[in-house]
Amino acid sequence: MSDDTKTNEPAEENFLRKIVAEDQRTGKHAVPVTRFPPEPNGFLHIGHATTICLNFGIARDFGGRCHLRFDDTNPVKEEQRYIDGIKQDIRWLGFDWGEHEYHASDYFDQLYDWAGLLIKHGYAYVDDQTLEQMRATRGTVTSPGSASPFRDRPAEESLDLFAKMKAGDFPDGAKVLRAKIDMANSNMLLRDPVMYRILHAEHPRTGSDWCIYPMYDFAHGESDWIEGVTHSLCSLEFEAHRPLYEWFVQKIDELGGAPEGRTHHPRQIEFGRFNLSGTMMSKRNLLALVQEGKVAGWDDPRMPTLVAMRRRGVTPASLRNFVNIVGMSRRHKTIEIALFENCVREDLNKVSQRRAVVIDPIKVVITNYPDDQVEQMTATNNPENEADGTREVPFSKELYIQREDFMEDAPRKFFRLKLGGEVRLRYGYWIKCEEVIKDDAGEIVELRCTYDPQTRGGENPPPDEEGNVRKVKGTIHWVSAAHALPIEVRLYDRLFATDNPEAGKKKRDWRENLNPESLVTTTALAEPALAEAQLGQPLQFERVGYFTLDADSDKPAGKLIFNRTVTLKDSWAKQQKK
RNA sequence: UGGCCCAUGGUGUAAUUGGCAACACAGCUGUUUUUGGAUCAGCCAUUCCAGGUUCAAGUCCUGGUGGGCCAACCA
Repeated sequence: MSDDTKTNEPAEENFLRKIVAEDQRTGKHAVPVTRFPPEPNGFLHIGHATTICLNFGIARDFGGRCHLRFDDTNPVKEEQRYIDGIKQDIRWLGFDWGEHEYHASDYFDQLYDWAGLLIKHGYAYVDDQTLEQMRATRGTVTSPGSASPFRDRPAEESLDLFAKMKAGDFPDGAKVLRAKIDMANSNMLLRDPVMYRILHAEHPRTGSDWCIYPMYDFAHGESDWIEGVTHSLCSLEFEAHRPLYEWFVQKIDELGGAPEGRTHHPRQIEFGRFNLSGTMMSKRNLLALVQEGKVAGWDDPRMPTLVAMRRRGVTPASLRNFVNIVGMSRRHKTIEIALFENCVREDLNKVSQRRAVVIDPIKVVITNYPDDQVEQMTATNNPENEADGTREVPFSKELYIQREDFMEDAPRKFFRLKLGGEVRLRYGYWIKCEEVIKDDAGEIVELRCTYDPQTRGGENPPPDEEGNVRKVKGTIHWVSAAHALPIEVRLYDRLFATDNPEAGKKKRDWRENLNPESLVTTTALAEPALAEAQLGQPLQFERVGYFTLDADSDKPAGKLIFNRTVTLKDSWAKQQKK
């Protein structure tokens, strides 16, 4: 198994790490502090893995620390199960926040005090306008907004109203607290943004203590500041929020409200997120997939969520390697799914034990093999790692091979079994197909073959009298019919048939782009050793793909289910397409 | 009819800060192989366009073009 706790792979340089390194060199921040700030309103996906590796990676490599902070300022969307899931995913990825678990809700009292400070000094006011009125007076990107009639309300009055908002005197939506900045600013976010809204909702942590909740913009920078975060890394869509982030910190600082011992303001720096070709990343749409039953749940192996990938058999090491290779920039990007698959294969190839599994079997009878004989053949567990040793595989007169490994009329380039042709059974014997038996429908039901006793283990036979060595082009896998273990295999493919399912005209719904063959469930026949498969153990079904045991399995009852993590590269299939 | 950001192969990221465009994936050749896997080797770019500065520009300047973000009491 790959060492999933080892997270010290060399990290690629990127512009963010350069900034951190420079701040450390100049002594501005000898100990960098970063944070991963998820909102607990869904499960983490592969995009979050980038942010996690980035923030925790910086803390690890620069002798700093990384906080886990739940951005829980909107109780109507957030749930405890998401909090638990997120923590599990981060640990699985191989990172540890130690003591540093925080919640924006830990700071509700401090935030409330700061809001009062801003009101007192004329930097915030309670607005009685409705949502519609506020929208109408905000202006547009090309025209300035106009002031609220409540904008110049005396500070004392706002203070009093704000206290009443907190006390629960008003229903949802009746009033908001707004920052008094600039209704004509070209940045719409600076046109007196809302700081607090009334929400009579149960919060997963603070229960019903509060009925007013701070908005993201008034909570995030302040939380960073309280925690002593030095580099607040976020994605590009928050770029326009940066002036606001800085405005709040600056004003509170000017008013003497700085947290104890803070000599620097946290710095927000943005980076570009990525999309994976053939998948969707927006939480909203992922939630829709789950709610509409398009997938079995957040952990359906076709989902780009971390829970799903874990279940599918993707290793944390391959995920870390992937985000490292993808890198960081200030651009929106679409990564080819092939790069991700390559990273998965690269790790799995090193760590997966090999097993023989026949999907879509066809029976092979070896006519010259003794009826009741069973031989134990020795198979290598992992040619990439000798320490994984070998195992015994039973061989007998009746076997199964994959239907696609036989062709009656084979083209010249077909190296597998054909009528009159010879092939190597991996770790078995060389066999030659003498006869094809079909049913009334013309379907092949059995192949009658002979074997060469001199090829035991799949070895080359000795040279003939003239010194010529017989050769065989192909090697195929097999299972002994009498010993075969029936299993279920779930063959997963990309969820969407198009590269960018969310793209194009708005009318074009991503639902139309779902790949109807994203899940094919079938039965297969496996070698006996597969009965010992463990949950979380990566396996390679030789010549087929990488698989792992699914949690739906019931081993005592003999019910074994395997998920295909990713196929093997198949240059034969590629050549056939041409 | 605004402000801000971005532009290097099919994809993504680099380029000693003005000095021979590098790495990975994909693709294509070939080598090797008891997995048509893996391995190994080779091929694959006038840096969006037009000007300018300079001995020298992916990098600096000017002007275009293309893309993205911003008008939730979401984050």
